[in-house]
Amino acid sequence: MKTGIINLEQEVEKMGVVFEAFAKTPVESRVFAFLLLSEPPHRSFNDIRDFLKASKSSVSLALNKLMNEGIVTYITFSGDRKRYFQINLDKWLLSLEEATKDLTALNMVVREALELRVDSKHLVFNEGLEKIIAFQEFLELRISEAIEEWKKAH
Amino acid sequence: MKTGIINLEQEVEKMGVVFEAFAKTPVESRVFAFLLLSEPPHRSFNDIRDFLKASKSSVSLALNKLMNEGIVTYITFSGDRKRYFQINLDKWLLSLEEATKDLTALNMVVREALELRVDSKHLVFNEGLEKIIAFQEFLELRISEAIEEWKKAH
DNA sequence: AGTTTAGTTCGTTTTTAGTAAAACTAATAA
DNA sequence: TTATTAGTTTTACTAAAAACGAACTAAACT
Repeated sequence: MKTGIINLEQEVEKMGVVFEAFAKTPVESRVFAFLLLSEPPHRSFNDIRDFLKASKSSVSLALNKLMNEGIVTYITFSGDRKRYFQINLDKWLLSLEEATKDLTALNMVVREALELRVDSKHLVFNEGLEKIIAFQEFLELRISEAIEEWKKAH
Repeated sequence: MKTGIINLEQEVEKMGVVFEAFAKTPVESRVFAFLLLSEPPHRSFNDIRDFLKASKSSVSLALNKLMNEGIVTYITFSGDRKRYFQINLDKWLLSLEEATKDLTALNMVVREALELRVDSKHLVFNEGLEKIIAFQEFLELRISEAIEEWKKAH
């Protein structure tokens, strides 16, 4: 049901859960969700704190982690010493690109396993590993091609 | 440095860390790494227990979780009542395919955020969100095309 | 029937991650 | 120069996850 009149708390809560799946803590997730939804999209430390009803330290830690990842920055306005935190959409997009590309860690492990198994008599197993490597390599290639294509078009 | 003579404990430990990033517990990760490297690639409950020096319950829980995910199964040999656990490479490949496809959850969130922001004055921000959605959609499409292509060829 | 083997289940302990509280710092304002 | 604001840092607490130990079960051997 769509109303136009929404409950921001509830919405932030709901979106937060999705971000938690991306290795973010509940507070980090809600900070990010809040910044995604709030009007204006930049908010002071205290806006965030008040909205989330979280401690200063939690908010500080969350913001710093998000800023470290690059997906949040802040802007300032002259004559106002507060920082206004906001999602850095360009960086977020970049980090999504990177994340998509990165099947590498897993693939390196499988490749290494195969190397260490050179003398194995269990050929079927080794062939299975080869197939997994091949799949991942194929996909990595196609994905980076797709990303290149997209970058050119934008 | 490559020696041919490797330290299996160390190697399992190292690979384990990579699997931990995929939402697996340390014991699960090491069980999986061990099965990936061991010769033969099927091992009894006690082989695993001895190698990992973990408790029966930990090993039991880890194996059951891995079996639930489908990426581990067991085989039996007649006249031997032990089960021999091994990585199910076909299922693992399938689950990798599925995992790769799934950018959906995140994209739905961003799409929803944009919907809720229809009346925002911050057009630049909203355009940024649109761009992120477009990118993810584009990528999702290319990835599932690639997976189809690969499936046909295998 | 009794014992051993191969695991499972259940209750407890240990570890770690997340959050909070409170003291601290640096900058501005009064 | 003192007070206030805007955050940071350090330490402590809490809850949840992970691992353990021991008692238990089911099957198979004796």
